[in-house]
Amino acid sequence: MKRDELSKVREEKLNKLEEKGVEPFSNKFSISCSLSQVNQQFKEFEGKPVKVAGRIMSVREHGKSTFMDIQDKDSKVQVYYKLDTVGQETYEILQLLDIGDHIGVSGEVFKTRTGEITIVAKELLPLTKCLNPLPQKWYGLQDVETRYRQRYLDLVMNGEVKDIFLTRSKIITGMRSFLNKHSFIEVETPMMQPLPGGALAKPFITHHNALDIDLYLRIAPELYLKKLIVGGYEKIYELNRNFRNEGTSTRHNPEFTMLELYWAYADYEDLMEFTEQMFNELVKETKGSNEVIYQSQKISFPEKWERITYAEAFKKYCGIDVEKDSEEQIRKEAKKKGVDADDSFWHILDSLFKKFAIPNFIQPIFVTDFPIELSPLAKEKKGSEGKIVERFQPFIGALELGNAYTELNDPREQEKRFKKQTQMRDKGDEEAHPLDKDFITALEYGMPPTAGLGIGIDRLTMLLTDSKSIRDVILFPLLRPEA
RNA sequence: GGGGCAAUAACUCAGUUGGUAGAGUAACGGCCUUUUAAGCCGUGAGUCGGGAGUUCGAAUCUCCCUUGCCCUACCA
Repeated sequence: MKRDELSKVREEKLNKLEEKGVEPFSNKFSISCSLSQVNQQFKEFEGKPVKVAGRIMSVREHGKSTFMDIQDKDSKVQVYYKLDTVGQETYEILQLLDIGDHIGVSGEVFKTRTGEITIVAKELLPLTKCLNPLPQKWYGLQDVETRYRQRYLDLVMNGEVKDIFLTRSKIITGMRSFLNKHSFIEVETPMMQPLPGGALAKPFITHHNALDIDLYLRIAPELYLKKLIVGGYEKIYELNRNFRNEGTSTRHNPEFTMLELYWAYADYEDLMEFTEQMFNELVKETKGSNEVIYQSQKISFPEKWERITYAEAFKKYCGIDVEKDSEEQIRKEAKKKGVDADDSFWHILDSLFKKFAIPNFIQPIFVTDFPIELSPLAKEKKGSEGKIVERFQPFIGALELGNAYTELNDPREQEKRFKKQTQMRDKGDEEAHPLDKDFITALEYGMPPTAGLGIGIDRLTMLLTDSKSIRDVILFPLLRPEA
């Protein structure tokens, strides 16, 4: 049957309800308890009157009596009504109910002889009519495209999807309370920026009419947050969206949620410990243990995570000595390994690392001490002769979950780095960091020694919900509009 | 951007070597007052993603397009 024919049937029922004086879209229905309360505290509720509400998920008619399952935010209860108790007139009205309708039920709690917790209805009224047929109950909604485009249907039909976003909420709440507990202050900085900075990525561009200026959706809040450290805050964080004008993949959505925190008088070593603590606590809170299964792999969160330097990882997984091997040698090796050798040298290194090293980082690990060329905002490591920065990235389940470093606070050095980036930009590197004079000025006023950390909330949620694709942890992932 | 796979009823899916489209669920009608993937009897339901081609004949073969998924590239 065509969709509109099915909807027409429902519209006719709606009309009949109105004819009978029943409002098919109510303003209010006060419940006395939730369905999970009825289920969990059955003994206290047994034989007592309750008022509950929910969406009809299935109906079993038996002539002069009817069973239906109703579902609310997190639970399901059977409702039962019979001709005897509701009367002929009401029973006829109830024939006009459909799967998908929201109803309010007043009745008494009991158990059927098969042991099912049930509410026998004294009064039962439609709260909201559902005009479109719901997907079928047994197989739920499988079609991936419909699940993303009409996420509400996915949530109605697939309970485990609701759980994923519940976990996401727990992660964000848990993170905020962890940070607040450690005296961090939540701040908000511009999402629309005249100059996009703080990361190496392509921005979205937009326009402000009154000022007649182009603005960029932020690729990161980093530079603004550091200005606040200059201003005298010592522990701050921002937990919100970033936007990057890039392709999508199972690990990338153009808008994604990031935690960034800055901590004055700390360095990246302090932050590694802080990150361990925060992750370990979040895992415990959301999973109830210090273990997670991600894509069939068991991941344990020890008190102290493994650490490996970028150079060590290169040696171990790519067979390349980044400190000693010449650029020519490395390019040759890259070509042998199937990595595009025409790219700029640092991109080749990055590609090699992603292809050969990252897949091995299943258990929690910090990769530390990156080459300076890949990190224009990080402070150089003492004694590294300007080659290496104090930076780390946490990896778990082969997912890159964040990025952190001791912040570069020398305005002269920062300007030099920006100029180098500008040269790369002139050579066609669209992602090179633009020179931000305002930021340099801020640094000239003096930013205390500071460490900064960014955590990808979406990827962390993937890890803790065993999701393969980032689209499964974003309620409305970006899709091409339907033709 | 490149490659692979997919799209059939509202939902979940079958559909053989090319021969005029099928099931279950949902819907509608009937029977049924403790069922639970209720059951039984009956009815209706389709631009086979879109377009072109090959053919006497296309859901099926070819090409183009659309959308999605996976891989890859780009991207911390």
